[in-house]
Amino acid sequence: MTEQLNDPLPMLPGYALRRAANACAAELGVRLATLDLRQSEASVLILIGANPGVTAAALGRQLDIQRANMVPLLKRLEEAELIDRAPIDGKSQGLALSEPGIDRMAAARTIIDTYEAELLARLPAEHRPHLLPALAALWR
Amino acid sequence: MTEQLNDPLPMLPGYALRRAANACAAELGVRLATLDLRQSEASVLILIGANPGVTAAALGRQLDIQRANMVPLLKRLEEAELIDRAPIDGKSQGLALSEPGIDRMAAARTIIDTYEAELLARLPAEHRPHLLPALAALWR
DNA sequence: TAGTCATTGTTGTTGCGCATAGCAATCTGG
DNA sequence: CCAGATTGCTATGCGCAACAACAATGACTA
Repeated sequence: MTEQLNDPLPMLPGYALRRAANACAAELGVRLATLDLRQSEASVLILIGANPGVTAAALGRQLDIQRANMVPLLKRLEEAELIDRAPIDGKSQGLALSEPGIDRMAAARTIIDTYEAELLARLPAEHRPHLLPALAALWR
Repeated sequence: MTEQLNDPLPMLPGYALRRAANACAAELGVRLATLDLRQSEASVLILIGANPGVTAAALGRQLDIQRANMVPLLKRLEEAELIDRAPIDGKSQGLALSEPGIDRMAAARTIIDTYEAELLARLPAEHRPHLLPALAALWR
């Protein structure tokens, strides 16, 4: 009854990459939604936490997010009282986590680390050590 | 001068997956744009080519694309004269590649296969055989 | 020091991909 | 024969990202 399609697509690494990324993003997305965070916001939170005083432009460069697109992202984080902005000079502003921001960031890290562990657990052991270096090689 | 950020993110497989997928999608995207095709359209074209007479709903199930979102996609392919629709019963319609559609699909496959080869070439040899199975394991 | 050039934060707009809800027509199985 | 599933479709919204443009400011050099 259920149609059996001839599908050459899963043989293609690029396609498999897209599908895997989508599946993981969706899964992680619902978990982070618990904290009212999107993945992009969680990344930014973590990066700010590890680099207090960063500038928005530097963040964008690191994450490959356009300066323009950082604006609403940071605005949302600021309105949620998770980050503080402090002018560095008349042009730049340094970003830092507020106290609730630190807590939220830690909670996000816990969720993410848990998820990463589950991800690796789903992987046959012989492939496990190859995933991260392989992905890193593709990305740069 | 160029700021050196402390970035824990690339250690995370999930993050690396997202970045790698984005990078690959962007790169493949510009190449397929040569044929005036998006990746989703190329996938659909390939799948229709491998399964003449498929139904739109079946395509959507295979590719995890919502029925609703297949509509504009197929409409675009039809307006480009790449596919033909033939009513199966009063409800379903079978999809098939037109002659220009076959050519376009073949051209897309060439581009994709070339790209996949380059992708694998970018990979250190010891990781190469692990990528596809690892991604497949993550995705399902 | 003055003037050019780059950077920063911002606005506005656009496009793609994906999700959901709803609908009319049609098919299917008990 | 009829209830329930299926199909194609409309409409709408969200998240993410790209591009162009801009004023204010900083940095470098001539």
